[in-house]
Amino acid sequence: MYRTHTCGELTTKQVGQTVTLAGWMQRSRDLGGMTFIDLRDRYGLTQLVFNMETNAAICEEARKFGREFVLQATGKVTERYNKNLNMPTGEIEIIVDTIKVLNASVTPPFTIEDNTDGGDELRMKYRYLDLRRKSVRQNLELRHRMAQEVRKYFDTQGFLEIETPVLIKSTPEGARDFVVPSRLNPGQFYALPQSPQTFKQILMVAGFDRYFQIVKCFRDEDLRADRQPEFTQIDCEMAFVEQEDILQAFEGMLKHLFKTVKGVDFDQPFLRMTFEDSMNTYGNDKPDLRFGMKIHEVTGKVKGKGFSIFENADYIGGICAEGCSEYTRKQLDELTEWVKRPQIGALGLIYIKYNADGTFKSSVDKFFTSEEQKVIADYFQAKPGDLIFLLPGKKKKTLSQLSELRLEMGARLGLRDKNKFVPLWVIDFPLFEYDEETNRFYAMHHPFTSPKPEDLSFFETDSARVRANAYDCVVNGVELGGGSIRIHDQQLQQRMFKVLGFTKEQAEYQFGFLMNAFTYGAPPHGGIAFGFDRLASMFAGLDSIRDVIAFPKNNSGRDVMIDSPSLIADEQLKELNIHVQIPSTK
RNA sequence: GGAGUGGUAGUUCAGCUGGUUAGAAUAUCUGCCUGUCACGCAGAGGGUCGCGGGUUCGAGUCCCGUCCAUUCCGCCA
Repeated sequence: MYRTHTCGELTTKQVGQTVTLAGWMQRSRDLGGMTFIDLRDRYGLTQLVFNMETNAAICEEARKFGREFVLQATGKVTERYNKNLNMPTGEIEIIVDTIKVLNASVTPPFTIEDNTDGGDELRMKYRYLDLRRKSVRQNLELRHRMAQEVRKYFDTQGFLEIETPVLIKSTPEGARDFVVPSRLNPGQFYALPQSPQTFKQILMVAGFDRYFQIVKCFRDEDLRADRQPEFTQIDCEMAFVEQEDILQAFEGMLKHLFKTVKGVDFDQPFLRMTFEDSMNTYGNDKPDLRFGMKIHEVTGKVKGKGFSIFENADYIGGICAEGCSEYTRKQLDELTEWVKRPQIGALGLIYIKYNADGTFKSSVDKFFTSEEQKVIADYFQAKPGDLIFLLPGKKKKTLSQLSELRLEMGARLGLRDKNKFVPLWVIDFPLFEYDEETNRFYAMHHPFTSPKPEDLSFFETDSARVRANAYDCVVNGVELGGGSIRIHDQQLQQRMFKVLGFTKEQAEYQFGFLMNAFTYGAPPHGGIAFGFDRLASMFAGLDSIRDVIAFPKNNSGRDVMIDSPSLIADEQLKELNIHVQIPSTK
């Protein structure tokens, strides 16, 4: 037996017992006459003591151990007379009789501490060392807890967890597929699923009216702090339901998670907002509702004063930053530069200061009298002491710029509190999205999303206006999940494919199996999928999903620990009938 | 594909308008130390300043290219 206890469980209750612990040496403190070693395992730290006076041989041995040596120590649990109340086991220590080095370690490239000195790149290369750190370990423990609670909740609600295949079929719409060559079928490829979408719909046809799965999905797109090429979804589908049933079920799931894992209670139902309202008041489809600062359109209210920038703008909108009228010229210049960065792309920033004394000072004083500025300020319900920002331009682009400015001001004013959670359902998404480059409509969600019945009359004639039975779940400005009620009617599905520009043959080739299944009595159904990594990183209070993933990929999609992707042997390529042209740069 | 930021000791960073031998902290090693818990004290070793080119009497510093990392835009049904 390697150990009788873990390094986190001994207290004064076990004083007097002889125990054996095993773990890694966190650090040692050699005081000459005695040596202390902090022994670490997954459960905590326990102090080992060695004394020259009582056992010189073992003390000499102990002072030679290096960091991260794997040790097994046997000794008596003793109450300390210098207690360390900062650590859970700080009231006891082990007076060691025998110690064994189970394995030595070379010096780690960074310190295994809560606040490590290692940078991200190094931590990823030596992820197995990084994972020994308490903060990273706790993230994975949190993730485990969440996964358990998700399963518990769905189980009590009668959902079945059913695994769907990973080697599936490539579809050209949506994200790029990762593909896998088939040795048995030369020249043919599987694709890894971007989501189990078609399979879960087929499960509905098969009668499993409540399905869920915590499942890996794959998308070959560029990475971000919150986007990995392989990621985990909580994927669900239900039959004989309407939108309301699904929103209720998953609101329940989120509430259960928040309560059991975070101790957060939501006594009110989640807020709901249409896509259109969200775009017009927050400039995006995933508003952060932890703070107000709504966008107001003032196009009609500021035109006609001879300010050419306003006169030439399709849209003029703004936000009111409370209590910011004291902003200096320097701060305003800096914000102006901020919105002019290419990522935001504004041409400038117009401000109106509503000074605490009731006077006005703005960058458009030449064109607007104080009275006229007051009218604008009133429209924003601004109070003395507030600062209004205005941006003019094309409507869509300007709203997006205002959205960025709003989030930035919210952050600067400390209004985006990580411990506050404001969930929201965004509903009534458009069914289609028009792409200027390819001159065609794409499904905003996916081609199986059902339209709102009341919009069917202009389905073909004014497709851009058609709304979908689609919904997103947004918490604190992060899109955590989304889904839709699917089309279960074949005629409607054919109309959908037609608007999307699919020929009958293309639809048949790509989705024939699904269409075929639907001819055998598909029940009305719908579903939703949540980004589990994002949910976990939000619960952990992190901005990046990488630290809630045990082995994440870097920005270039590489796993720097195992150094993948990598070249494969010629024999492997030959067997797969693949000819590779290696880029000449390498 | 595009924009920003960064790359200097094992590690995290500093290094000003170009100027003698490139620093700090931490880690590592050696010595001292019997109640430490970020132990302390004294000392030592440790550098292709990412790589290539250019400007200059002189480049860690300026310019061009390139690679890597990271954040964002595009992209992500």
